[in-house]
Amino acid sequence: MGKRGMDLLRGTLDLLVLRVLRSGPSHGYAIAKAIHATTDEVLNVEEGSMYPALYRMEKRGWIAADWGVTDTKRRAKFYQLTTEGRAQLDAESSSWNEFSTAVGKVLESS
Amino acid sequence: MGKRGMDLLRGTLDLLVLRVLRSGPSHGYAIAKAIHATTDEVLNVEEGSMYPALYRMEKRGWIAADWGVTDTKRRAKFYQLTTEGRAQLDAESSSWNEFSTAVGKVLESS
DNA sequence: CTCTATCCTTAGAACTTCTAGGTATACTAC
DNA sequence: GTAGTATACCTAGAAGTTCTAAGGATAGAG
Repeated sequence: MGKRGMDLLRGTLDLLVLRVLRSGPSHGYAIAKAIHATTDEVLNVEEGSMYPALYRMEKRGWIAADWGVTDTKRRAKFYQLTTEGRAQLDAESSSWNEFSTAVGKVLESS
Repeated sequence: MGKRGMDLLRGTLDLLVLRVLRSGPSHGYAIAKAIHATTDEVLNVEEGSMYPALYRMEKRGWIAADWGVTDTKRRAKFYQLTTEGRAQLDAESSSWNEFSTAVGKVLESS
């Protein structure tokens, strides 16, 4: 559990990351931990998924990076939402709501 | 709308198809129409996605096919759930519920 | 000083969905 | 009768995301 069914993550990872960053700047490793903790260990984003995702989103202008130091004195790349990222987050939130509602309708159809 | 954000479909198409088939045998074209109608036009499964998906699931033993004739007197391949398909449907339903709940927790986190 | 946890990077595989073309037939409207 | 539309299936290839699996480096605990 927590491992399987993760194909569902496809198309939702960006939304999750953007949403975590809405609460303030953070770095890849911490974002993954946050998602894991917030979902009670249900979602587990691998590093090999997280970092490429961050690069994609930075390239697209949704997030911006700055090297910094963590609480534990380690070097880390902190990302923060851009204005475009905020808009993207809103758009993806709406899409998710619409989508999950739609799936729900099929699952509950007679 | 209905066109964009469809990346979300990834990993959910099988579940939707299996669920439609739980209501009785049907063929690709009709399954796509059913999903479209049930979701109030939100989800639109392309034929290029539907047919390969049906082959995959048949190959995996989740559904079984029989050629038949539709109400409108057209030749069509009717699929029905197998015992394994029913189990798969149950498993994917659970995964979906767990997953969508998890995403919801992230979206509603402070 | 060894071990674990933190933190980043990247190449390649795997997989699903979409695009975009094609075939064929029934029915409706003109 | 014939043009157009909706039905129904098929498939090759492109596109895109996530995972696997490797590697490197440092802080702190024991």
